[in-house]
Amino acid sequence: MLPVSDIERNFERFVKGLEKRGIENAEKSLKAILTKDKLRRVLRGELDEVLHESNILSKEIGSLFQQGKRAEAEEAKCKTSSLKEKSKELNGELSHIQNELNDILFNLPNIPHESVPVGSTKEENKIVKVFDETIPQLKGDKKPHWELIEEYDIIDFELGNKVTGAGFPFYKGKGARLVRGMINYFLDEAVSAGYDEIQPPIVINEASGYGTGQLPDKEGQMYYLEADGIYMIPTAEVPITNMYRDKIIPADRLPLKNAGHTPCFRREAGSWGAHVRGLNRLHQFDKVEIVQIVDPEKSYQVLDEMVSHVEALIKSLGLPYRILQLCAGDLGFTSALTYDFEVYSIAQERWLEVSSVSNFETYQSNRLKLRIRGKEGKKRLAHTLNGSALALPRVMAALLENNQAEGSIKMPKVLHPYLGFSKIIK
RNA sequence: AGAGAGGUGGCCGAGUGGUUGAAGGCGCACGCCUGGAAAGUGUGUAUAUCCCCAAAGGAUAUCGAGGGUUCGAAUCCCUCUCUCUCUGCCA
Repeated sequence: MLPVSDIERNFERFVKGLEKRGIENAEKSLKAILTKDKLRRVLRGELDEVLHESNILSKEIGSLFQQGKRAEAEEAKCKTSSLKEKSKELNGELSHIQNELNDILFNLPNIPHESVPVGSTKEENKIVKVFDETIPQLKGDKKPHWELIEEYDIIDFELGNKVTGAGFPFYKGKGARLVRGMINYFLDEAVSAGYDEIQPPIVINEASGYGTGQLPDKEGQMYYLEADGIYMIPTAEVPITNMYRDKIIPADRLPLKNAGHTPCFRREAGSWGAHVRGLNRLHQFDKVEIVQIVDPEKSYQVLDEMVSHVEALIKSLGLPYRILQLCAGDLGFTSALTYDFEVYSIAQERWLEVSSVSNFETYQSNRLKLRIRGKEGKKRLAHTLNGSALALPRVMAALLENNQAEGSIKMPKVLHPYLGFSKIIK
C-alpha cells in the first residue's frame, strides 16, 4: 500500500510510476486519495473536538455528583445529547471516507523503481545477464522431462490425478529423494549465507494475506478453506514476512534474514495448456524462500546480494541461466523491482523461470505496519525483500532434461551428498 | 470436543462505573553520587491518528477484538478470540 504522505510529497513521481505500469487514470486516483485524505483529516479534527467537549462535560458532571449537586448535574447531562449525536454522525462520515480511501489504496500497485524498463509484456523484460557459455546441445535423443520421468519412474502424474487432481504429482523413489535433497541443499546454503531457518505454517489468515499483498488482488489464486476462513499459502513469503506484522524493530537488529521451505499452493485458474506440461506448472510445489527486512537505505544493496545468492545456487547446479529485470507491465503488484531467473531446458528448448527476487520497498511494510526504530527513537517503515532460492520443479525439469544420457541421468556434484546417488538409472 | 479459570503498559502486578493512560515493582535510558563499579538517589520510559514546516506542546483513541448500556467503562451486558487447568480424543 502506498503511504499517503509519500504521495503528497512526491506526487509527480507517483503519477509517472503508475503510468509506467499502464494504470489508467493514475493521476485521478492519486488526486482522489489526497482529497479524501484531506477530508478525512478535517473530519478527524472535528470529531476530536466534539469528543473533547463531551469529555470535559462528563468530568464536570462527575464532580457535580460528588459534590451532591444533583440538579446541576442533571442539567449538564442534557447538554451532552447534542454532542453525542454530532459525534455519531461524524463517526459515520469518517468511517465511510476511510473505507473509500482504503479501497483506492488497496487497489493501487507499487511504484516501479526508476531503473525498471518500460513495457507491458514479458517480451519487453530486460535481459540483464546470460550465463557465459553457449547453450549446450545434446547428442542423440533429447527427451522432454515428462517422458523421462515415466521412463525412469520417478514422478507419477497419473497417480496424482487419481488421488487428488491435475497438478498434484507423486514423486517416487529417486524422484522423491531428489526433492528432499534439493530442499536440504538449498536450505543449508541459505543458512550458511546467514539466514535463520523457519518452518512456518502453510495456511494463513486473512490479515496475513492483506499484509503481504496477496489480498485483495489475488483472491482467486489461493486455495481457501472456508470452514476455518484460512488460505493455503502460495509462497513462504506470506507467513515469513507476516512474522513481523505490527512490529517495531530496533535499527541495530537489522537486517532480519529468514529462509524457509514450504510446499506452495497455486490454483493457477485458467492457465492450462501445452506449454505448461509436466513440471512446468503445478498446483503444489516445493520452494525454499529467502526473506529480508532491512533499512531503506540498504535495500537495493541487499537486493543485489540476494540475486548473487540465487545465481550461485543455479551455477552450482550447472544449469544454463539468464537473469531478467521485469518491465513495468510484468512487475508483480507489490514489487518495486524484480529480477527473474530462468534456466534453459534443452529438450524443451525453452527458458523456465525458477526464481523471482524482489524489493517491495515500503509497500508491504506499510500494510504490515512493520517499522524500524532508529537511534533517536524515530520510526520509519522498513523495506522488505524476498526471493526464491529456489523453486524446485522447473529446476528438476531442467536437471533431468539437460543431464540425460544413454540409460541414465547424471546429478550435479553438489547434490551427491544429499542424494546418496550420483545418477538416476532405470 | 466438554467443564472451569483467565487475558491490564517491555515484563510482573494493582485496580469492579467518575482527573486511571492506568498505583506499585522489575527492566531500560539519562543524570547525581563514586577513583571506578555496586548500592543509593533523581528524572524519564506505549502505540496510532489529528493540529503543527519542524521541535515543543495540545487533542482524540487504545487495558485480547468487536458491539452495547451510560453524561461517563479497564471496571456492567452481548458476541468472538486466545491462553491455562481438568476430562475426552489424537501424531
